[in-house]
Amino acid sequence: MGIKGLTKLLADNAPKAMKEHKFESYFGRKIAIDASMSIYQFLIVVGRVGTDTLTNEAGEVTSHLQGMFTRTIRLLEAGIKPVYIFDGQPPELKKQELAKRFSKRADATEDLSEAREIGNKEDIEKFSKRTVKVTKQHNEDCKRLLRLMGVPVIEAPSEAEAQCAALCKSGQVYAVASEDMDSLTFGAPRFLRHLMDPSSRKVPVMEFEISKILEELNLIMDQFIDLCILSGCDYCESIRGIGGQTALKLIRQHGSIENILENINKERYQIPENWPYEQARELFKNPLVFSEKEHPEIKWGAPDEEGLITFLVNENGFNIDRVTKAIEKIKTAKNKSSQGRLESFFKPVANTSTPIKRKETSESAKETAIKKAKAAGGKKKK
DNA sequence: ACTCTGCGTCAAGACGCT
DNA sequence: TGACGCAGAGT
DNA sequence: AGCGTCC
Repeated sequence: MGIKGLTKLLADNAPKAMKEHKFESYFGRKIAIDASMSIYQFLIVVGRVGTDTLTNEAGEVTSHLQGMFTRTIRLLEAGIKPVYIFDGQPPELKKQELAKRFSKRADATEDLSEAREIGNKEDIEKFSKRTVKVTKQHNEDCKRLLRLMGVPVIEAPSEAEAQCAALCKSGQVYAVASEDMDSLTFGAPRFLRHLMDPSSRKVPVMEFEISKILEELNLIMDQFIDLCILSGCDYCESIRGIGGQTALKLIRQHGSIENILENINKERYQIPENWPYEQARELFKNPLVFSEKEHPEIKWGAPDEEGLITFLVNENGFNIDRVTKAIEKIKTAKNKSSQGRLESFFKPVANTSTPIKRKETSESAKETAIKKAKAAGGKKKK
């Protein structure tokens, strides 16, 4: 789930910390990606018609392989060096959240069988998407695929997002690409959204720099973490009646959750019983991750052509011509970008970024006008 | 007037042929 | 699941 | 751009 409303909060309060970049500008960059997130999306959408998905002869789902394969090739062709991070054991505090998701899936399963009885095709598709779960097998399949492609894989001890952030902090990757905003809470210095959206064509890549966010919000990292906890995270409840805006105001005013708790009206705001905000804070601040020496070296190698044919064609029913062509693409892409990023080549045009602008389309013109009026109307920042 | 909440809704990949 | 729009209620 | 296909 990430952090509730953080995108909007940052768009409203730290717009300069977000920059639009071209997909192409990441040529030669090493990028960490949370694998489970991607797999989940693939399972939901790739080749799905009703409850049907892509499958091999044994009837096992192959949508995640198709999705992972083509997406990774797309990244490689763009000169991007992806490293995929897989989830380990979730922290204790997340169990509640996971239980919630589990029960939602159970509800969806009931809705699905009901829809099946009635025979409503749209409902069947809708509910079947909600029952999707990434299994151990899906993860293992994708690890095997990526290794065969010569793409590095890291198995995180706990949260993948936390490991991604750690790789970025230590300079092993340039940025973390995810749709999950808690990468920022984990302190990823540079964070990309929409890197793999139906592409650079529709939505530009949005790049966040944590240092700029802190600067613009006028907070230190510890305070930003507290802000995220108050806004609503996966690890604990938040305080009913306090959303992003109020949380930001309170943090600016009091500096920490402790001080806020001492100063707010507890009649008005019900503080959850035994609220484990300190543990949540610790999970963001010092998450369980592998250091550079504890995980395998991050290396991009040549694809194992035979292995790919065996796995994809023989075991999973992929079309051999497509796979062969795809392997050629991988080889070409790797040769092209094997020298790495030529800084001299890119420097003059490195900043293709432009500060984000508020949309001025006809639909949103009204909203923008209101916002401008608001800003002009005496909302002063210190 | 502003904010939070809760409701529904929608869509969520990538490719190539036409 | 999240993002967005809209209704409603609380401050 | 729209639409069917990938397995």
